[in-house]
Amino acid sequence: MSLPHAILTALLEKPSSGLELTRRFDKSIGYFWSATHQQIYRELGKLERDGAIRALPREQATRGQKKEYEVLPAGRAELARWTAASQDPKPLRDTLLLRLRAAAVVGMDGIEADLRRHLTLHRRQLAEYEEIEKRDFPPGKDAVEDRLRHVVLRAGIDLETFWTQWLEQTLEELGAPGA
Amino acid sequence: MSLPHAILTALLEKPSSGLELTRRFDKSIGYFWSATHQQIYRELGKLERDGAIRALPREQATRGQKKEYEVLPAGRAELARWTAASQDPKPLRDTLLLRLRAAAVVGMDGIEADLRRHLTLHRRQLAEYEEIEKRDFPPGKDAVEDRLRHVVLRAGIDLETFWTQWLEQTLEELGAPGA
DNA sequence: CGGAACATGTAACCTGTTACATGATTTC
DNA sequence: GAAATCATGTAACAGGTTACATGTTCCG
Repeated sequence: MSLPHAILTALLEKPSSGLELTRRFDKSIGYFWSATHQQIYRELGKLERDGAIRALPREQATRGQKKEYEVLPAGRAELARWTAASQDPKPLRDTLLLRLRAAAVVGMDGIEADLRRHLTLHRRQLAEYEEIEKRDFPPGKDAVEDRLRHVVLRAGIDLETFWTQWLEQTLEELGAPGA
Repeated sequence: MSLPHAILTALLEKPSSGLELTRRFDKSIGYFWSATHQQIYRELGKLERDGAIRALPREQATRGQKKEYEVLPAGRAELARWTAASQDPKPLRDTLLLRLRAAAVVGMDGIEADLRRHLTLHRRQLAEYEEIEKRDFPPGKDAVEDRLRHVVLRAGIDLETFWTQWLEQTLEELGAPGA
């Protein structure tokens, strides 16, 4: 039950159409909550039926015609409720770790190359986040909203840092130093 | 498509019944791939139909009667194939980060308490992992299989370390130092 | 006017979650 | 023999993924 809340957050930041939302989910929001356009349209329909959002009035909107949404008071209230509600952290679920555990049983053939590939990808992602940090959070900005967005980005940076370091150590430990 | 492979790995480590698997998923395997007993029984049925595993022969097994499974060659081959195959890392999907982003829009009311609660939970999990490391991986054990299982546990430890540190920094940054 | 890019959707499927059902074995 | 626990399952639903369908606008 998080996608609707992700969408409400995005729409509060800026009213948008389905495709605009999709693009924003491919960028900033998608860094911690990804979604495809099919999910987004499906959810926009539900949110509209539930009275959480409404389509900005324009001439008859048919298929293929842009449709912008904005959040209604009920939607904002629901988002505030959800944000404050206590939630348990989800247990980790990671394929790469599972594959390493499997490799202890069926052998490591072929997995090293993919570890190196992941290292490259995580390094790239880390560099991207650091660019964003430099651009969007220069020292000094410290309104509460900025600090909140900054700690979220920090989580992304620290996580990517963890993965790159862990992959480097793992490759070394398994006798195959990374690129 | 990871649950069947998690089950195959577990069964190769030790042939088991559905309930035994469930218990193991609540412990070691569940640290990086969780599953409920309903998922496990459903998947065991599928794997058996596909010829990847078979029930160890015992007298007629009816409902309520224990049923042990072992992996067949086809299942082992499929696991080896899957382990070696290249897979992309899944994008991050974290509710707590999403809630912080939402808090930048609807306000932080009530979220601080949950951040502190998460900090407690992550500290506890970290302590548990460190216990396991001390018990199962004393210095000196270095067969390849042990090293593989150790790096997986290391990932768990480092991830929990990341979360505790990030939560401490975040609570401080938001003007509310952690417990 | 034809093709690319924009824009919204449908349908089928797979995985995971929640609630419930049922039988077998042990223990008091 | 009743209750607790062990053990295997069914059903309904929610959320995410993949493939496909359809209409609109812009540009050469």
